[in-house]
Amino acid sequence: MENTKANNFLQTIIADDIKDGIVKEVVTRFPPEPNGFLHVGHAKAICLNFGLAETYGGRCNLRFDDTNPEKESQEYIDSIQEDVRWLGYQWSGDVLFASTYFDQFFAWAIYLVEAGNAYVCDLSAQQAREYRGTLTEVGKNSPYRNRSIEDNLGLLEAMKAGEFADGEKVLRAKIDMASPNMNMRDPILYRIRKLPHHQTGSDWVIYPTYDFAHGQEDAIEGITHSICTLEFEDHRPLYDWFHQHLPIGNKPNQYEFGRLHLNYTVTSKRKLKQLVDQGFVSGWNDPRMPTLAGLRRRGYTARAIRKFCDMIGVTRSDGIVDVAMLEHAIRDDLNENAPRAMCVLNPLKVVLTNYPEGQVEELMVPAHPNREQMGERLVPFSGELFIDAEDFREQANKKFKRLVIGKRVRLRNAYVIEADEVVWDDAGKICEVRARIIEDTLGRDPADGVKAKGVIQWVSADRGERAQVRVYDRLFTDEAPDRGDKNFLDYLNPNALRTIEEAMIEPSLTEALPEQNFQFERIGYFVADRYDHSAAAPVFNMTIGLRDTWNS
RNA sequence: UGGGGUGUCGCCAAGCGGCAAGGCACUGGGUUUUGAUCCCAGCAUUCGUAGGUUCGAAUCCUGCCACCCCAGCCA
Repeated sequence: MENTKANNFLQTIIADDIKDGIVKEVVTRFPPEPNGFLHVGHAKAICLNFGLAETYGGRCNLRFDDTNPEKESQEYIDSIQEDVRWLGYQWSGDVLFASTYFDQFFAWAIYLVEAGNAYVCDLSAQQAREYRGTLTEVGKNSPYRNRSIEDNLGLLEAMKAGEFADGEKVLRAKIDMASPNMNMRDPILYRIRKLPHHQTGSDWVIYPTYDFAHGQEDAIEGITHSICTLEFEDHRPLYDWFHQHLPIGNKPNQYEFGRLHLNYTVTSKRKLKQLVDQGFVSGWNDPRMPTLAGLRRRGYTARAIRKFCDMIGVTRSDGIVDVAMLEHAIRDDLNENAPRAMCVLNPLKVVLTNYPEGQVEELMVPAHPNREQMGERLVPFSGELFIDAEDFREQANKKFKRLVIGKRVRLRNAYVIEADEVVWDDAGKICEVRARIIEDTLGRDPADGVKAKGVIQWVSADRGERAQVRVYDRLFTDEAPDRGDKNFLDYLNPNALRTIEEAMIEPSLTEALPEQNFQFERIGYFVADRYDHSAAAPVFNMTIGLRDTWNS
């Protein structure tokens, strides 16, 4: 795996810890909650955590932070593992689950109660909010704050035994209701949730909160550097508080970095789920989605996504990355690695009047213009072919470097032709162009010195194949669809998907395997759909268009 | 308004007291059977702002301003 990027502040911290002998082996973790599919923002965290472990010869765990059964499911557990592997990472040992530690967490809860550091509180959610105070006013102590240790112990066991209803009681840490840090105002450790859990079934009716679980999970696993996003910075004092007040040997340290924001994109599991649930996209893996499953189906390679993460860096400032950077990463990768092929999206028939009827030439052409080692392919040439309707005009100015009546154009990898006349159908629409081949222009310029203006792609009408091509555009029309009080759904791009049923592809493309990437020359990069493509019914998804500096 | 953060080119980002890397985007020019790629050139006398310290500051100090996060029994 490539670790090209220069140092970020976390590498500096880790390098120092190693140098100072504070850690012998770096252990990180990627801790998703299984309540949605992974998106490009998670890719940043994955590359960071796994990358750091890799760079310093340590290891990285994949741990599901499954402390809230309400929104979690097996579907997400499966997809997350698949996506992490697809990105190219292997976690240390088995997949881990926070729920595996529930017994230990409970024992620690009892420890805190016995030490007088936690209590059972009967305040309702509403009352608790009132007692908590506000950003500028201190909170008030709960009337239940000074229950005896014996009472608390009995109540906690009763909570665990299911003797109370959801919301009736919680376990809280006894810290400081006047703390300017809201997280320290007697945070909740356990809440009652009479719900089956995907891992522990009906074993528990009380579940630990994120705060009471995360740092302890890290400690149990021997995590040395617990890396999370900026919004958890205020939780760090609490993260440390548990380590100080619990009989824990290993004390991990939490570090925060800026979450990835991409323009023209939403990266919030809640919003992505909404797009799926309300049918705005076909699923979590819809090629328009910024999910890893969606990007994959769109034709993004894992290598390009890793490169992208490398390019954007890791800092504590939170900016908005231009989606053009992501697009550059995939273009760069595919330009290098995708074999070329020809496809006509909007077929217009061209009849070559001086080409021997019925003749077919099998042209051997390179798979890549600058990489001989990628081999060659056979492309049949015949007297009737299709070019893109946009590549022909009856007349045009000099800027138009394609086919024009009376002018010449190079057919990519084949002959130069000159257009003679247009044939219209009954509706007055151009249905055919009649043209002539310029003799002896295979691999050389016309002998008369009149060069072709440009180059266009084509497909043999007899030997080409039909294909469905899905052309994608960004999902949102607004650069920041969810900023401020805007409703992101108001900015959905109605043209984010355009399905072309009758595109024509060169025959070699029927051999494409699902997920194989190509460059359709002069158009863009495409991938054979992971699920819907077959030789009998080819389906290609546009990954990204070629860079286009031509303005007309 | 209390607490915690962040402010270096349109965007991302190096820099950690010695005279502003790099990438993306953009703009010129060259090569080209992809208006692609590739190549070459240009692109912050200035580092949120106002002062101070210093021979010297983006880097140290002070004030101010802007933006982000926190009042879930979500993570």
